[in-house]
Amino acid sequence: MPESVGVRQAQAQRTRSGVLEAAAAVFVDRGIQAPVRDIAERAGVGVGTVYRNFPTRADLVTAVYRHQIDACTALAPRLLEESASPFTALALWTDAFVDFLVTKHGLGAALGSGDPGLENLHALMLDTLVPACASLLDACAATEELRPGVAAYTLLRAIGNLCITGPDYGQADAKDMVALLLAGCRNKV
Amino acid sequence: MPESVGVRQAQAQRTRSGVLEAAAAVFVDRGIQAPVRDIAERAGVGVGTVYRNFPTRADLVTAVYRHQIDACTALAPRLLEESASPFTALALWTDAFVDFLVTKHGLGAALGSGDPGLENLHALMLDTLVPACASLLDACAATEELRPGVAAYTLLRAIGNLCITGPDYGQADAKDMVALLLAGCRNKV
Amino acid sequence: MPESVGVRQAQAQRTRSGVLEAAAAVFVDRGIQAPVRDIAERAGVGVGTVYRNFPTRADLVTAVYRHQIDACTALAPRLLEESASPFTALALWTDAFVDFLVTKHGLGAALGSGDPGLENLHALMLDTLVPACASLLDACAATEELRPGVAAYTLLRAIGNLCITGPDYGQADAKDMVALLLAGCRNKV
Amino acid sequence: MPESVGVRQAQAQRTRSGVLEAAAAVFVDRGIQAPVRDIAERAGVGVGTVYRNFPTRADLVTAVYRHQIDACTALAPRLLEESASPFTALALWTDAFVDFLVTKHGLGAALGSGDPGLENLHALMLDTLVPACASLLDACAATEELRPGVAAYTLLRAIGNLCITGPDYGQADAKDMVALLLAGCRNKV
DNA sequence: TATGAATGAGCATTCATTCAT
DNA sequence: GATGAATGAATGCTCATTCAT
Repeated sequence: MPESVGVRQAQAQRTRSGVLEAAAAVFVDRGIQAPVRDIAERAGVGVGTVYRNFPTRADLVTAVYRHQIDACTALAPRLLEESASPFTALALWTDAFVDFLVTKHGLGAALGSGDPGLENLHALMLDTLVPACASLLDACAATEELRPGVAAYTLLRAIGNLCITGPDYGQADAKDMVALLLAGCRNKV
Repeated sequence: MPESVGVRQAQAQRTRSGVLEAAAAVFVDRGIQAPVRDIAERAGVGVGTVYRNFPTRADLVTAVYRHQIDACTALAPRLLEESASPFTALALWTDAFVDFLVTKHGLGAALGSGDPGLENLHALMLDTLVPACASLLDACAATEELRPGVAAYTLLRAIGNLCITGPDYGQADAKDMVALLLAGCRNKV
Repeated sequence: MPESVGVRQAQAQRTRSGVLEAAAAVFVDRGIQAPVRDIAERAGVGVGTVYRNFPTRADLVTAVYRHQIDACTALAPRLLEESASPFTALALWTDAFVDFLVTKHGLGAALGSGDPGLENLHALMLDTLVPACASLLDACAATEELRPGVAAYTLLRAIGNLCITGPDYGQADAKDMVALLLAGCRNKV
Repeated sequence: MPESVGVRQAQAQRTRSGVLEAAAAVFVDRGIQAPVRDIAERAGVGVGTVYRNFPTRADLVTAVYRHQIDACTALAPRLLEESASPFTALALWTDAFVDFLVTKHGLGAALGSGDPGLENLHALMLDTLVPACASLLDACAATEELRPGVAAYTLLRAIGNLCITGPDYGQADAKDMVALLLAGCRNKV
């Protein structure tokens, strides 16, 4: 009976999505270290369900952010193509990245932390975001718009750190600071 | 017996200092979240003694870093006086601040985190570091070396965040990024 | 449609056998306490199927060992008939029993444990193995080869216990010890 | 204040003893795998106290049985001295060992299990009981009372196994079976 | 019948915090 | 003041068991 199986799978998928949403919400509220129980409760499922879908916390964290990370990655080539100059593309891409980071409370910290068990997320960053950023930096370097010696990885980490917000240092501040950092990267013409 | 009272007080003071030193060491090794017991053990005292002297972890954290924060604060006017330009003073002061932050494992994160219970430390920063930094920024503004609109508090937070190091993003990287940020703050002449 | 019913029943029977084989294998590898899920996985079925066929773990354990227990039981009269003396028959039968026990990781312990929920297995032992063993003991008693007062049930339990192997006490040791026990049962002639 | 310290230490010692007694009782009732909480509850202390005194379950198990194991060990030379023959000494010692084992529900199983984490207990057995038993076996061998080839370790494991009692296989049965095993070890004269 | 997703009780373990001495 | 034993809440994680499809 492929139909009932499909129904069940669909239900399972919905459950999984529910957990992801709940996790995202809880991460925003209480950080990435929030108790699994809280996530389960928020999702209206048992803890076992969370563990079934995401055996480790890192799996959960990675899954929560994967979509946005992928979207961010995909944005780079498009911006490069559409923008007047590579540096403009870099700035726009950085804006998008910051938007993403400041929305996801705790991800900046997560990316920055050496927390073992978050290698997944780290790897994801290395595998997708770093190359995306590097392509922009390379393009900038080609037009000599960019001060040499800026590594993609380091820049991403720095931006990630700058996006760790809190009371009195909000999203607007983070954006400003990232903008300053980028300005510092620009070659004086 | 005023004398024995003095002796007792001196002993108590030594105990307190011992705890502070131990806490500083443990914070470096294992971060600000290290178990109180570890600190007590390192200090060679009972946990009760730690709690007596520093009822909350925030008290302990604040006390540990107060000296360095104060030293950093005191540095500002001196640098302003001795340096060729206000911006140079700002750069030197920033260097010192970064040195302080990257040495203290976890303090950057602590400053950046909205962790309630660290308001003490936050207040200390507001009360001493922010004015010190502001005085440098003001001096820079006066000579138009500085892009306007850079708030002392926000800048300090940004620097604090940039100094959250980890594997693959070390102290040298943090210094580089802070330098870029400062460069971005400079007015294009 | 009697035919399709037959087909379905045959399929069900095959499923049941598959679970039994898987359970036997898993019991050997990881002991009688192995997670039900592991057994289901090994059998290539869902956990629900395991539970449908064997509502309790005891049912499963009993079913797994029933064949061998029955075979062991059936061996007794044959050995009695073929052997030179009843004691020889007893020794041979004991050998077979030990072979069975040491091969089945954990069964000795299961037999020996007072684990409620294994009454099934216990009952099976009482109903079949004990009479089989008793027939051999009776025959030995008749020829005065056996020290009187050795109860079949007690002897079986003792042998079962001696067959609880582990590191540094392997199957060979178990066999040796059982042999010594039997020697101790023999009447000094 | 050495006095109040002494008082506190005495209290701590009492607590520790209480935990040991509770653990012994719980082990008898529910086996060595009983939940730590149950032990704590039985002892009237918090779980933390159990963990403070016995960081691992193995520590607890070992401590529970250490006294009796030591007593048993010390008995060997005395019996050897006082008994008419080495074999008599062996028999008496074995009796004492069995008395010990059958009283401590679960220890036999513990000794026999390959449970990692019980290496402590195992080591204790290797270090003290095995030599004690070996001394008796050597003495027996010297008088040719003993069938050669019986290793102390194996014999102890066998006795341990035989002392795994349960419903329908009680302490008396265990003693009988051990006696038979010993009889089987004796040289036919 | 078979499936396997979901549930949640159960257990181990850590650690902040209190308080009698 | 100093001590550190005791407490127990909090949390991670496993796995037996149920039940809708």
